[in-house]
Amino acid sequence: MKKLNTRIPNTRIQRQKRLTILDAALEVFSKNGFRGSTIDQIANQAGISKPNILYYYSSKQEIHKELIERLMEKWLTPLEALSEGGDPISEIRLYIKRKLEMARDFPRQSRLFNNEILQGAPHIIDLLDGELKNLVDKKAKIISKWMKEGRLAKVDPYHLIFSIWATTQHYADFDVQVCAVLGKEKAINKRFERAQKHLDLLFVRALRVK
Amino acid sequence: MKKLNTRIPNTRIQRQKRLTILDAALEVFSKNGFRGSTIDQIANQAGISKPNILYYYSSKQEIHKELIERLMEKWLTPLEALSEGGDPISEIRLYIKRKLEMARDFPRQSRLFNNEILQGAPHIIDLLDGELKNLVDKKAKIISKWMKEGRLAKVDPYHLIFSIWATTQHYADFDVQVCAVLGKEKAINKRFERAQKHLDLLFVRALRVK
DNA sequence: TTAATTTTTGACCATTTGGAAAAATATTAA
DNA sequence: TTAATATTTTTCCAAATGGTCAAAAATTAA
Repeated sequence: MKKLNTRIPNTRIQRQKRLTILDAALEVFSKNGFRGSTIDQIANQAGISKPNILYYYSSKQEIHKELIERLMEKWLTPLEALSEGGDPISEIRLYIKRKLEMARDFPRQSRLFNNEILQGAPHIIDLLDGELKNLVDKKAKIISKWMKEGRLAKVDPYHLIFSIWATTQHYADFDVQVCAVLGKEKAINKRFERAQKHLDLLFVRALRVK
Repeated sequence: MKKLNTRIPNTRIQRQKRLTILDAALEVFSKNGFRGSTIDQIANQAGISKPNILYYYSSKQEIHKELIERLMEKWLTPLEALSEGGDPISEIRLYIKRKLEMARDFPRQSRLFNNEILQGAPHIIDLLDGELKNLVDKKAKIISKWMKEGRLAKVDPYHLIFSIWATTQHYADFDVQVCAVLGKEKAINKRFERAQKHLDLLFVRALRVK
């Protein structure tokens, strides 16, 4: 009955339990948003009792916080991988591909992020202003350089990145709408395959130097 | 103390009051989502008491429903305007422009819509499967025709539409992130002006026949 | 084995929230 | 004016929800 006060899980069992809770919470939060989710729902989803959840996390907020923190790490990886060394077009294509794969493989995280931004990003505004801005500034500089060297058609590098974010995340966040418009027949793999081809074509056409 | 049961407001006063409530509700819902919003918040925002809200709308649901209904009407207008008669490139450019203007002028509606979709579109799934799909099918056909006639470079028309939706709505829904990345300095008009130029360039490059 | 410790849960509490009832106030019709 | 009607608010309630507590159960240490 003593509360866990360690931040870092000790035993394998504890770590496992926390992961179970986080996964359940991701499921629930991504579907209903923070305020729309209840600890009961999370407990239900995780298959354990509500007080047991509060044994591992001291509040609903804390679960959400850890979820968001883990998310951001994963979220920035693809852009971090964009490197000056490679071929510009290939680098951008790869970035788009990676981003779209994340939308396909981690739609819940994508929606969680979308939700957080919609609410005004209360928990990560510092991260956006700091780490994210820095990263984008750095990569925008690389892209600008490529353009100046004539290896990439000129567009605003910041808005280019926005466009890539928007188009790829759309397939996770607006999945319901995409499915409705395309009709039921399209399987998820087929859908993302087409999206992949489309976005590749779209951006390559816009960025290839003629 | 008798409840209003008419759907259509009668007097000018009533209509005005309902509009006030709807506007307040839009403000609150778009910020916190349906479950995250309380009637009290709406009442506060509208500057009237909670029961007075329930005098004009019988439940929180009903307010939300009317909001969504009004939204959808407005939301489909730009795509409806895309007409076979005009010059393909001009038509697409105009559509993008209109869509972006909506993101600029009606960001709350955009976020409300985003929220609704994120939750799985419980209130408008029928509309998406029906009216929206029909409309998109129709316009996709026009776009396809243009492509076959060689007046537009070939891309998947459905995914093209998705890309336009995604990129334009991004500036409303992810405004916090956009502002963070661009830094505080950019005024809203400047921001949208650049976005406008960028998207115009991006899609024209991708769609113009070489 | 028994004692100590950790984990889990049932019962409970305080607050919030959607909504109802009815009284009070304002407005309109006579 | 007065009576009828429409509007607004004060008061209240029942359900939902975040979180506590102590006891039960399981696990580990001796």
